[in-house]
Order: sequence, then C-alpha cells, then structure tokens
Amino acid sequence: MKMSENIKTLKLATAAELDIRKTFDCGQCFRWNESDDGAWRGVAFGYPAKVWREGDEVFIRSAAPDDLWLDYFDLGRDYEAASASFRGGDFLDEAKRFGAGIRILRQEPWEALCSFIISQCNNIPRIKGIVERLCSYFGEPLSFEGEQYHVFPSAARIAQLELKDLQPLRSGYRAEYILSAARDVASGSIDLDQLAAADWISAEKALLAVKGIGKKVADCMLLFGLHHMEAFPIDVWIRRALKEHFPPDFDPSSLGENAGLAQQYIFYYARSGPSVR
DNA sequence: AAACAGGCCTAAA
DNA sequence: TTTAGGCCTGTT
Repeated sequence: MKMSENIKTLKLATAAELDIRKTFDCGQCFRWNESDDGAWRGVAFGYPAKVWREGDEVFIRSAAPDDLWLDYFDLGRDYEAASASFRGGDFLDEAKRFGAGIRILRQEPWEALCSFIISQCNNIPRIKGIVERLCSYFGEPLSFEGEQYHVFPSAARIAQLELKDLQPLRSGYRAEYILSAARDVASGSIDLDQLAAADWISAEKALLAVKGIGKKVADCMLLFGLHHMEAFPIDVWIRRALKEHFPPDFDPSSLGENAGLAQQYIFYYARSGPSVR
C-alpha cells in the first residue's frame, strides 16, 4: 500500500457555505463520523479523508484530486439561489434557516443505492452499522494517516456473494434486496451511469424495476446518488411534516427543480427540530 | 413486553 | 388501485 505520498490539504468552502455537521448528519450519507478532535472522517470514491472546520473555513485532507471534493460537496452550485428558488410557507422558511449550510452530496451511485436499500424501515445508527460491516467485510482496505478504512464494495464484488455471505451484516430481509440489486447492476441490466444522464422520470421507472426498490428508495437514490435535484423522497417524517405544516392540497413538485433540497431541509428540521425548538 | 424504526413485496379485495 | 400482513434485527 502506498497512498501517503499525495496527501494534501484543500480549503473547501466557508463554514456558512458548507456546514459539515449538518451535511453529514442530515441523513443523506452513512459513512462519515465525527471523532473526538471534532474532525469528520470517512471515505468517498475510494479516498479516505478528514474534514474539519477552522474558524470560518472548512478544510479537507486526502489524497484525492481537488475536483473530486468540489464535485462531491456540490460546491459549484449557488445554494442561496437554490434555496430561494422554492417557496412553501412559513414552515419551509424555518426549515430553510435551520438547515442553512446543508449541501446535497454527490455520492457514488452504487453506494447510495445500496445504502438506501438498507435504510428501509431502519434507524440511522443501525444503517451505519450495517454499511460499515458491509465495507469492512467486502471492501478493499485502505490506510490513511495511520488508520484503516475500507472502500465501499462494488456491485460486481457483492454480486459474486451468496445470501449466506451477507448474514454477518445482520441486515435482515434487506440482504436479499442488496444481493439482487448488486446483480442487476453488475450484469448491466440496470446502468447507473446512464440513469444519471436520463431524465428523472424514466430513471425512476428503471429503478422501480429492481427488487427491493420502491418509490422512497428510488427517490433517495435519484437525489443522493444521481443528483436529480427535483426528486422529493417522501418517508414517514416528510409525510408527517407535510400533513401537519402544509396545506392539504400541497404538491411537492410545485417546489420545482430544487425540490430535493427543500425535502432535505424539511427532513432535517422535522427530525432534529422538536428538541431544539 | 410490545411497539416501532427514513419500506417493500405479495396476496386479496 | 388501494390495503393488510409479514419480514430481520435492535432498541426503547
């Protein structure tokens, strides 16, 4: 293992543009964790990294090319403008303020798909546990600044496994879905890169054909894995928020091309709001 | 102890 | 096309 030669530090953004706690903690990703030193460590696109805030600025340290992180954190987009592009009443305005600094990550498509299959009827700590076991059992090991990490195993790798191999993940009935999705992706019967380029209606249609993927998981995949920003995943939290805080006839698609960002603000606010409000 | 957790599948109206 | 019940596992 080489690695260590090209490690460098990159300034990512201001803390206002990128709030790392909110971004990593708002439920869109499962592989970033805060350590005692206040920095967040994780792996994306095969690169282990450390992200931290220093005063008003956010830095990242890794061996990845700079462009990778600018893309991953979606730093080319003006989030002020994106947030201003939708309107949905007072509750959404509050959620917007509360979630300021969240960015919709451009995650690896397969990782996102697999993670959100695991997420169904599950809670975040357990989702993270299952994902980490998946990576440590089947992902290539990586070393970074004296610690060990693992890549997210490819669909091709998982496709070779049998159901019993996934037993140690303790993912329950989701194991069958993971396997079947991995095989569909590996065999090419579903092409994730192609779906990223396709319009999201037909992309969703293709995703729904995969066993274990319903509307909610498909929408999460579209938003977090394929970056179709108009996707609006509706889970129990969102459903509740829509019911309690929006007009009965409110149509999320009226939020427009950045509806997914609105969804994330609402989700984050609804989940962490009551204890903070 | 029973219910629930960021759903989905299948069977049955 | 909508609805009920079952599904693994873990926590409260």
